[in-house]
Amino acid sequence: MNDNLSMSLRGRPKKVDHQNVVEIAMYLYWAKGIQNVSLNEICRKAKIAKTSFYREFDSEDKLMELAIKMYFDWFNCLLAELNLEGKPSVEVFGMLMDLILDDRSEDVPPGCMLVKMRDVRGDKLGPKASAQLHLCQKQQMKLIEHFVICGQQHGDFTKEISIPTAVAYIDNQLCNALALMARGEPSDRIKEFSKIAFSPLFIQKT
Amino acid sequence: MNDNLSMSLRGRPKKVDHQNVVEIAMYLYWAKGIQNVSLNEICRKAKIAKTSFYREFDSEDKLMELAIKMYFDWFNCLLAELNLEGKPSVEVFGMLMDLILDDRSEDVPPGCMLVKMRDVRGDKLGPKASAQLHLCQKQQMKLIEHFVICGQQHGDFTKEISIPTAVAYIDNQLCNALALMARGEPSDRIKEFSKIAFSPLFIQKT
DNA sequence: GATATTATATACCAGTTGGTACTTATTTAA
DNA sequence: TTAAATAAGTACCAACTGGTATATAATATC
Repeated sequence: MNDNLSMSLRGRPKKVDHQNVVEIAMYLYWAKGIQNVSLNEICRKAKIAKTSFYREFDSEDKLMELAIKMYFDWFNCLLAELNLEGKPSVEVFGMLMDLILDDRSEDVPPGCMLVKMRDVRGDKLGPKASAQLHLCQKQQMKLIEHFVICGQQHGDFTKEISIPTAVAYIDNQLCNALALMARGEPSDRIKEFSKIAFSPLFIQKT
Repeated sequence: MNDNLSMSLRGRPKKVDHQNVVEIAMYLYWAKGIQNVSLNEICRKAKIAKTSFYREFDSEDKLMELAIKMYFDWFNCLLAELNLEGKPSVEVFGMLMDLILDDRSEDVPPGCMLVKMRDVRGDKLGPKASAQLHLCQKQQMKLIEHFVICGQQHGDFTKEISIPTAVAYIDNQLCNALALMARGEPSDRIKEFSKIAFSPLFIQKT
């Protein structure tokens, strides 16, 4: 229970499990959209009193920041397992799409938490949460850029579209696919779409 | 003031302007997203008491239904003015995109009200509003289907993609463009994207 | 003027939200 | 045993939500 190494020795031992609360918040945000989850609900689900929450985290904004970070770390772990480095472009983006659409354990909500947050009105997110969100999006774009450049060097990615445009386009289409996923569209249908949308980017080797 | 023809002659004359209230609601829903607008706010903006509202409309759900309908009628008017019938596919979908991205009077919110509603959680919309929304989406799809079939007959629209898939793909890309628009993306950028996304659909005549 | 009819305005309902004093419970150190 | 330290729980705050009962104001007919 006392997994916090920096805890003090004196005083009543705490029951609230920091990581567990963040995890519960993350799943709720992910499943329902961040603007549809109240702090009261999180406390109810995590079985802690609101006062306990405010002692552990300094604000709702902070919790959102941590939840976003946790999600992003999880996603990057999955990404790393794919070993995309050095693979041809078609395969890279195909595997990315598969990761998004198929390779999901049963208890993971559909869609992407970060994508769902894109259309949340600014005043609903605190400064910490939106800063974290921006950071994640930037890193995402960097990754896509990396694969675009690799693809161009390999010669299987078109050079008729400028790199920034191609990167933004891919990012947008991935987001779009995730939004469809969240809306309940069948993944076969989404794959058809992305096959069409990505087709102008790749150079088929004959 | 007394523009309602079916009004009774006796009793205190009403001040609430039915159409005006629906219009105000429509703009608020459109600009802020339907889930971010409260009935209280609408009454405040329309300068009517909530009791007056409930006399005129039977529920918030009903108001939403009327607002969606008003929006859809407005959009179809713009569409009719374009005279798309008989034009080549590239032009048809190009003009559609221009309508979405450019030809907007200054006081019209960005993006599409219906698109913004697509990701609203079901429990936020009443039965009447969601029925109206479904109806509008169906009609939208019918329209796109019409232009796809025309394009195939003209020979400038690919036949390598099945009609239902092509229709759904176009609908999705238009929605995507509108979502980007609502998010504040510059329209030049969005046009670049849609040019790429639509390119696999058209057959260039040489 | 009296009365029926209709519209508006005040004040409220129970529920929700994020956030916080204040009391109470549990632990360790002196 | 007592005091210090920390955490948890109760009960509250003001602001908001959709919705309503009731009183009041304004009109037409009689």
